[in-house]
Amino acid sequence: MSEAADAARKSIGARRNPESAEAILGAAEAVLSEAGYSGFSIEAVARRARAGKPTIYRWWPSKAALLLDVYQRQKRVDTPDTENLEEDLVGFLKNLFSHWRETSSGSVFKSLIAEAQSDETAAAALADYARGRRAQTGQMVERAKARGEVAADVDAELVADLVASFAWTHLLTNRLDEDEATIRTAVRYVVRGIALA
Amino acid sequence: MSEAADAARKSIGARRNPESAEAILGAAEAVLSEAGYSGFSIEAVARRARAGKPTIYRWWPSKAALLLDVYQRQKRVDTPDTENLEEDLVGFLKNLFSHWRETSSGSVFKSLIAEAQSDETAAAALADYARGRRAQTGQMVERAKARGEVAADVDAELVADLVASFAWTHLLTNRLDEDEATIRTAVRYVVRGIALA
Amino acid sequence: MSEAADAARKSIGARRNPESAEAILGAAEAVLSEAGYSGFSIEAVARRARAGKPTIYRWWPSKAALLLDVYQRQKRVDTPDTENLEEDLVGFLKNLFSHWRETSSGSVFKSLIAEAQSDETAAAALADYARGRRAQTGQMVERAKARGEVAADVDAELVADLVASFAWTHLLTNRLDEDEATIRTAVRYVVRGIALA
Amino acid sequence: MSEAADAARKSIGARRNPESAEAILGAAEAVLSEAGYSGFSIEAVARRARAGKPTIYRWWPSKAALLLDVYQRQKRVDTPDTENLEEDLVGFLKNLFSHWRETSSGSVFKSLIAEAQSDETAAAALADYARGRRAQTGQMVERAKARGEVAADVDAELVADLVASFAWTHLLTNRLDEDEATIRTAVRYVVRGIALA
DNA sequence: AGTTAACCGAGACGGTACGTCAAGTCTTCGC
DNA sequence: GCGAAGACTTGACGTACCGTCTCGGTTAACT
Repeated sequence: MSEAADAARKSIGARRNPESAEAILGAAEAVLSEAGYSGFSIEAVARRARAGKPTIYRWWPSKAALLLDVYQRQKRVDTPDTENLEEDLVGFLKNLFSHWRETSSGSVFKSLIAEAQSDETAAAALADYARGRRAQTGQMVERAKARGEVAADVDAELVADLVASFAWTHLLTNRLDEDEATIRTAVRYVVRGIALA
Repeated sequence: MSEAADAARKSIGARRNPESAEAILGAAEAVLSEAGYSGFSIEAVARRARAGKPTIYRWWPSKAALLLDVYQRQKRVDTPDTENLEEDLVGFLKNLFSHWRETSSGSVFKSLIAEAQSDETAAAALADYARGRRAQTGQMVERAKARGEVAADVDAELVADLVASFAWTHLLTNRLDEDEATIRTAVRYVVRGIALA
Repeated sequence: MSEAADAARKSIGARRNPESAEAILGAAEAVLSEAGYSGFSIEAVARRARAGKPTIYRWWPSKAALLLDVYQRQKRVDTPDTENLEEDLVGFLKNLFSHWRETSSGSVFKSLIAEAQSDETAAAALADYARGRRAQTGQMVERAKARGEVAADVDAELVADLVASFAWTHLLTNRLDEDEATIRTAVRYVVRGIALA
Repeated sequence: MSEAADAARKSIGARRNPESAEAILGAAEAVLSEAGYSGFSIEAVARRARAGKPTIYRWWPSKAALLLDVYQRQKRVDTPDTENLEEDLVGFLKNLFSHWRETSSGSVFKSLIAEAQSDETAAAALADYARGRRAQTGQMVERAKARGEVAADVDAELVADLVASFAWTHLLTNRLDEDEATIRTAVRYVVRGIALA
């Protein structure tokens, strides 16, 4: 897609060159999807983007920061609203799995998790991100509470945590091809467990 | 514990020297728990074990293989049997969390997961291992089925998957200090969801 | 002499650091004269010069290239001009022998010859160098021709070859302590052989 | 030629197994002529000879000793006797050059010289060998003295040194293809220089 | 005749060096 | 005055040999 420009980019004076930033993020994504996490290095990204390493380091202090930006630049999976919690959660997981499978997002996110195991700041950023996602996912449960599908004292974020954990683990162990029936069964176990009366 | 012997180890003939193997695994564990995954290099392990790098590469073709051996050398968490599924699962998770927290196992396993994201063989080994653990954990559910606590058509491994995913994710995001109440609540959501009638 | 600077050298921007080059050549010379050819390794030079191996490899593709540079950095022996061929050649050999004996040049040149036996590029470089030296040495003979000391059809380079061969062989077999009388006798055999009438 | 036997050699009791010695020397020669000095390692020889490394080290304390044995096992170039010094020396050099060119002797001898630059014992052995060869070559000059071709006070070994140096240098700089005319010219310069009256 | 001793192949051992790759820092030059 | 770019030091990578060691087995020579 947004490959490196043919001609060498020059400085545009004393301010950030948005072409460079774009080229770097694009190159990072491309490198990641072509060579995987093991081939993902600042050097490789710089080569691919026809940029100097310091240019990358100036704007992204670590590999983790770059990964995070790449991940966040990609379209988000949104949470469905079908007026039924089971359908919402199954839909969400199906969308998430296929999004991870079919775009480079899966690779990017896996890499981010891996990176977080050796980089403190990546760990913090990932924790923040995950917290936010749990809150967002939890809203599906909150809506179900409001509809009376689910007991009022249910910890929505904890439910979101269960669901997200299931997704993460499948991503990390290359099981994104799980069929819908299995996903639905897993979701149902949880939804029944929190259902009202 | 089993640090490198004071005197230099020599060859014991044309066969593997178990002292060296032991020293290397011990050194790997020590390096990992002291310097973390980011400081874990074959060089560092060799230095620590007073072993030559080729000796390590002879027996462990990759960092992943070494990590796997280190993890498997450590004592396992076993699955309780309290005649009650909720207690079994809560006990299992509590044991697992404290084992991961209090020994170096947590670091080792996190590192293994991270490594699996860049190493194909590590990924396969990890997948195998996880499959085995799901089966083992699933037996708690099977026993509950036999006792009539749980519906007969429940997919025991899927339940184990949910539980293990919860554990993995907490490990990977440094949330092993989750209190018992939260763990119990999460377990209860699932156990209720599969309870008979 | 020009040892590595006390403080660590830093980059001086996107161009070759002459201090590093100097430190590396100096270190190479020092290592060679202290540990000999057998102790001469890129690693040792890098350690001594407080330089990174990649810095050495960036500028000298092989051990041979480094050796050649070290040799050429050293002061040259020049060819005397005494209006008498025998004196010229004896003087040249005496100077050369004492130069090889008293500086590290001898070691360096021996190493270069040794290296050329296992390195193609070193062999080529050495051949080039030797050809150049023969031409230069041959000028002493050409001058003698012009003076009428020597027959006009004498192959000056071949004479230079004989003289240089004598020197090389003495260097390679540690016979640089040959006394002047012997050198003079050897030279005289050749000079008489090409004398006019 | 005498390649390794098909079946594994066994010990023949508490004494040196000549089959092994033969196989090792043969393998050394083969490795040298196929891979050159740079590929010549004790490991490679052991592999090729299907021998254990200690068997080699037991009988040859260094690479140099092995090289020397290999060289001495090969047929020698002998000194012609044509009743004419120029013809003798030209014949000798022609034979030597073609022997070095057409058998592996050239490689072997070059390697030996190279090895002598980093190995003290090889240097000593080579010096001894060279001294012996000078004496032998000098006999051609002695015979010429006896015939009255050459002045009585000529230093025969020094003449031999000049001739041998010429040969060594051509070997070391890959100039063994020198044509006969050039060889003859060089020889003539020296022979004339020592001729009687 | 039984024991001993040295040889044999094999291959693991702790090391050193190889040549390469990437990390993160630094400085100069161009816009 | 900032951005771009490449050189810098550092350190790890995985491999090849080094020379030493111990093994299990074999055979000849010495009790």
